[in-house]
Amino acid sequence: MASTSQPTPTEGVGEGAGHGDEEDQHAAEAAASSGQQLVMPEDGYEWKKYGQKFIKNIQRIRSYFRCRDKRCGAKKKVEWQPGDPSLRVVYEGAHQHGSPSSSSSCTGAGHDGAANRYELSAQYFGGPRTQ
DNA sequence: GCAGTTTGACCGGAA
DNA sequence: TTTCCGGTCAAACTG
Repeated sequence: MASTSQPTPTEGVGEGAGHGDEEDQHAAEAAASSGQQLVMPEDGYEWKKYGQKFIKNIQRIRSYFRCRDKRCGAKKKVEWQPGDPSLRVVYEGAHQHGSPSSSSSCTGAGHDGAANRYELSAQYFGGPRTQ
């Protein structure tokens, strides 16, 4: 299940994301652990990354994502620790629209939701962006 | 030429 | 009142 697009109920994403202030991505951790590569877990929605910061308070890197739908105020924060494949996803707000994956059918996710596939590890562990 | 992503700087709030 | 941290926006670069 490393690259599945099956949103686990634990994610609390979608309709239930309304109160998902803090959701642990155990699935992501497992996937990341097995893959050794940090890939943002898909939740059926398309996200746009608008920022990233190292939170010294928790000694972790936090990435900020917003739903690509302007009318949707859903936000997502992904935290991970350098050297540790464990990912923590925190959802804020609820989506005011249906999941795009449903409209695009199964194939829609298309590329397995390539739009949601952010290689977080590559951003820190020296991925393709090695300048 | 367009879309998306990444990095840095700035602003606001809390301690 | 000052300092620090968190969060967001804009500009630039790459694919």
